[in-house]
Amino acid sequence: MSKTRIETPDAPAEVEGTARQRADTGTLGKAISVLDIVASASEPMRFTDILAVSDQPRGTLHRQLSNLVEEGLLSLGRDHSYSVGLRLLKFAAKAWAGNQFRVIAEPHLRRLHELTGETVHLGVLRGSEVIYLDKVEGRQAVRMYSQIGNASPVYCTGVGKAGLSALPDDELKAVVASIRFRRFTDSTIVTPEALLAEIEAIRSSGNAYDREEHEPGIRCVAAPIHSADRSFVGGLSVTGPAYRISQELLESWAGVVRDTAGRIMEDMGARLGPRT
Amino acid sequence: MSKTRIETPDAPAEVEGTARQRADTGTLGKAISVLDIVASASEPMRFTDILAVSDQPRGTLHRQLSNLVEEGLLSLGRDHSYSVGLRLLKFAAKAWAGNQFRVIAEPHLRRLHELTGETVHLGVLRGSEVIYLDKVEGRQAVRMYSQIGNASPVYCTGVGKAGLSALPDDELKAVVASIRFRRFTDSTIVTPEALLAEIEAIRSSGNAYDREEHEPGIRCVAAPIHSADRSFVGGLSVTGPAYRISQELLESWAGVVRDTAGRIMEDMGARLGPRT
DNA sequence: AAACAAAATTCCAAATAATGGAACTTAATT
DNA sequence: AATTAAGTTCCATTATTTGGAATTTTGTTT
Repeated sequence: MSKTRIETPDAPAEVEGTARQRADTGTLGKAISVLDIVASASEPMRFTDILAVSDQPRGTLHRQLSNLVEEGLLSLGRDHSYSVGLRLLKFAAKAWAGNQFRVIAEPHLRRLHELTGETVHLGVLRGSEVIYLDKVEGRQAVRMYSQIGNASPVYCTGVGKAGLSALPDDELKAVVASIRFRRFTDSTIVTPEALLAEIEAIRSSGNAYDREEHEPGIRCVAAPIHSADRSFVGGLSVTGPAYRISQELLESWAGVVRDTAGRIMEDMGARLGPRT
Repeated sequence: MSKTRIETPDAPAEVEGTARQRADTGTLGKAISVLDIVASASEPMRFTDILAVSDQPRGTLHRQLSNLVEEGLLSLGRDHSYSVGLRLLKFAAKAWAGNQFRVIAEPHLRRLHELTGETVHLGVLRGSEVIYLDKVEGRQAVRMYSQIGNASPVYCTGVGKAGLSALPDDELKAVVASIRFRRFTDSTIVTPEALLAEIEAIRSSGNAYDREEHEPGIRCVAAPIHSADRSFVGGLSVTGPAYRISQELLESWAGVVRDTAGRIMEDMGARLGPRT
């Protein structure tokens, strides 16, 4: 049975704007699902808040939360609000450092940054979200890691749309059907039809654009990346402020972004293909 | 029942040098315990490797691993090796961004960095490990986040020993008893007695030192930090290379490190004490 | 290329842990 | 002080995990 299918398009109220993954298979799945609710919320949730969006009975949910707290995956504040636990930092540090795709892509991201002078992102598709895996930017002492691990909707980011364009049709349709669209700016794509049309355009041109669809004043060009067996599907992008980056300039980078994506895929094939 | 107690000092072979947390309570606990094994390993583990260190029967372990993979907490390479899954990045990004202690401490860390010119760390105790929560360093374009989330042994780091000194005696004894000592350098503390003596010294002076006990050529001064209710116990440190930082220079910073720790604790009391 | 060995995966009756409705306790509000 | 809402505990029922052994797949040797 395919595990990449989606269900219950009539899911209950969402925490944020992002569709929630449904995979309540087994005890672990339910627990992680609860963890995800807390992690997706924009502000701290208390027991009743979680009860409202999770479809679990009181007693059950309470025990699940207690277990998560006991394991350090959640922490319970004195005001009864739950927040994501610090134990996850350790796991994530390992996930990041050990990720082969990131390691392979890194030098290419760096080169692309030198070529364009703008911020370069690497992201991976995860359901209807894109998770940022790496970021290379200028000297700005911005706290870089603040972006890494951030989850954004697929349908309004360059990396997200690029990734979608690399999916086989059935998976694409499944993902698109699971999206709960939310308008972020005037240009945000808010219908499945428009999104599918856009994906078609990306497939023929090889590039995706974010035309201030997620944040006003922010634009990017992106290109899809996927491993041979599609265990990794994502993309990379060059992002910049609209006042500095015209649509023309952005389009002039399209080729080099595609090329970089191509080289990363070559490296993946070379380093991951012949089994280690 | 106290949940901060440790058990089975005669635990089976460890993955690395760090003692493994034991809290196999419930299905979730066992699953996370397996996740922790993979996350603590220095190199990718295959099924049999994990089977050897987990005390689970084949069938059970296999299903647990499958569940973790299904949830995106682990990923299974084509060479049958398990690695930590990218889904954890999203959770960790939230845990980091939303952590109140980190947010409160941040400006203080910055100031301490400006005062000393050396790298400043903030870490939190988690069992017998210290997890780094934040890091402020110079202009070096070092990938900062490579350090954040990293777990190190309590007994050979400044932050770790500082944190230990802030624990009540019973908890301290419990943690120390759970440590599986491993020698990293000539100066590494390798006995419970020596460690307890050192903690006593830290308690009276207010400062902990790492005298090249974890990595040769790396020294630091640290001071303990804890929230009023001890839900947060950790420390902060100023770290530098031995060739540049003499023990005397390090000791000259002891006062300002203590003061910074004190101010952070004041802020915590002010901002977290009166319930939000 | 066939045979062998080792590792990974599947199976299912028995054992165990999760479930969920309702009762209860604690905190917040009038 | 009384009232209401939020959070927590309880326990017989139900569903899930367990784990030993059999099976399949993968990798190595002849």
